[in-house]
Amino acid sequence: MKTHHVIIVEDHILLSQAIAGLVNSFDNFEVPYICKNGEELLTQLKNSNTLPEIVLMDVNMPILNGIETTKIIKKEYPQISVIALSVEGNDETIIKMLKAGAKGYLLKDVEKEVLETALKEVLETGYYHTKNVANILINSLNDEGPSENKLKEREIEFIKLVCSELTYKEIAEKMFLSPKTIDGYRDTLFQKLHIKNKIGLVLYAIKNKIVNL
Amino acid sequence: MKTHHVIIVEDHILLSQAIAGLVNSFDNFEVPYICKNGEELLTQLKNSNTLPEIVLMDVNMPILNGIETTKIIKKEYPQISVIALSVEGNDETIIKMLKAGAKGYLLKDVEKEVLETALKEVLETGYYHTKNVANILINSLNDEGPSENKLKEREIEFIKLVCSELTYKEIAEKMFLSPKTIDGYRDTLFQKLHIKNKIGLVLYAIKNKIVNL
DNA sequence: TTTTTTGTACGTAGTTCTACGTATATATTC
DNA sequence: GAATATATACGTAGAACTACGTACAAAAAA
Repeated sequence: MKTHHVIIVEDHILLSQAIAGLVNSFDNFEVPYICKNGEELLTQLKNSNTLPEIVLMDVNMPILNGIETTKIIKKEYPQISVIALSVEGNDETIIKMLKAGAKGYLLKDVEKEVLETALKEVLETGYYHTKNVANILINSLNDEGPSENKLKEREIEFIKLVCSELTYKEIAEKMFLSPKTIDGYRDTLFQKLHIKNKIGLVLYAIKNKIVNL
Repeated sequence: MKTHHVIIVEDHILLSQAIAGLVNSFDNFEVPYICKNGEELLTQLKNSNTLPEIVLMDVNMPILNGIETTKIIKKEYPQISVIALSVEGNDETIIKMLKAGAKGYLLKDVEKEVLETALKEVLETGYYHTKNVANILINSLNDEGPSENKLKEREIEFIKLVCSELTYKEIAEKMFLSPKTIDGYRDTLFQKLHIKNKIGLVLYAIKNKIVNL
């Protein structure tokens, strides 16, 4: 039987190495290399002759996170199946990830046997979802769809600075902008994110891992 | 050479299994079993005839966290060496963990070789610390001594409310206090925690897990 | 018992934040 | 080429936040 290649994308090296060991121990699976973030993965894919069948992708990473990376993979390498791997069962995150094109979503507290099953299932049927994920999806249908809040580069830069004890005036200086422009950024974000004040901005940033504490 | 037993305490099963695989792959190390939290570990230790030499302990766990568990281990089973394993390099956490009696502190983004070295070193010399951790310790000494910043009940209640989009006036209402009293709480905390504004308070609360996001 | 700490509260002044309307040059899209 | 979006910026007014000094009763500590 053919050996299938699985690439692991995860920022904590020890974990990625450990998971790689696990995958290597499965029959007919092999981890040719490991990546620390989405950017690294894309670079590797570009420079490789052979593509992996599966990418095991952590959702929360610096530089290029799982969601964005998965979107790119889906577009550029549709033949690769992405399986999300995450600690959080946050509904919105799962939905975003699946929307981005992930073929499966595993929580980090599953048994290794589930990981093996997931890998096989994704190869055979094209997808793998635990009952849990299925339920979450169904529940979410009753809510409203997740608002597609794509933040712009400059907004992200701004929001990061908000998550410090700087005043807007100081942020303006750091970004080489007029304080009035900063007011604009703030107002736009308040509207976009349905929040009322600076604190809301900080909470949003932390919840969405825009800043690392 | 004797085989050394290492127990892994980590709430995410996949990770603990993966790390177990890693440890088993090292020469002369073996993982007899895995625990999902501190409580489980203590139960297991109580019911075992042989004790492990080393416990690899995640810091953030439900039920009984790494710090508390380590304290208990130190007291009840001083012959066992605890090595902390954590994603966060938060200074205060590291110090708490070492104070609790951990013989080493590893970040989850180290290479597996470092893990192996750490295990061996702890057996041989009784401790293992990366340069990083040593530096953090030294820095913390320069700060102030035992800044036992114990927050009072009411302050914690207040700080939690700050981590929402409420104004101080609204917080005062929720706490059945005058806004002026709230001003006092705020001023006291700013001084105590060496911060300048509301944002600082939110960041402190999140870093120190006073609020859950 | 005296002293200190804690929890509560007020006043004032200055700074920072927020809302909202407007404007203009440059890019992008249709 | 025209319409639209983006990044930049100004003005004004009011709300919210911050600093600092003060006060007093109850509780805790010395």
